[in-house]
Amino acid sequence: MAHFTDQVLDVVRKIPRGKTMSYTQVARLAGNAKASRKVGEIMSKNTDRSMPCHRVIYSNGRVGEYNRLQGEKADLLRREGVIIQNNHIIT
DNA sequence: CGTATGACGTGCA
DNA sequence: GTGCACGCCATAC
Repeated sequence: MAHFTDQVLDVVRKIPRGKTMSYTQVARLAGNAKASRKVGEIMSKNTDRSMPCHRVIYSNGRVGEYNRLQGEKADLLRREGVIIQNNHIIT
């Protein structure tokens, strides 16, 4: 497995419940701050349930996309204690 | 090795 | 705040 991809998966897996990280943050911890786009692609192809990909959001505060569960993303985050309004994270 | 691609990011109108 | 164009980078072919 590619080093970068492996790192990204590992980082996302470690995101604590009730917390969120931007694609950029994840990419940076994975070793490439500019590979935010790659993070998204990896998430889209990921199918692991232990992968809280719904905790990964845009750097601008928007929740972003979520193929498998679509609108569920914001709902899941809200369930974990994250305040969301109109698809927007309130920190 | 060159081209195409995508759950992003930033800048500008 | 919204919409559009261009840039970035690892992967797939």
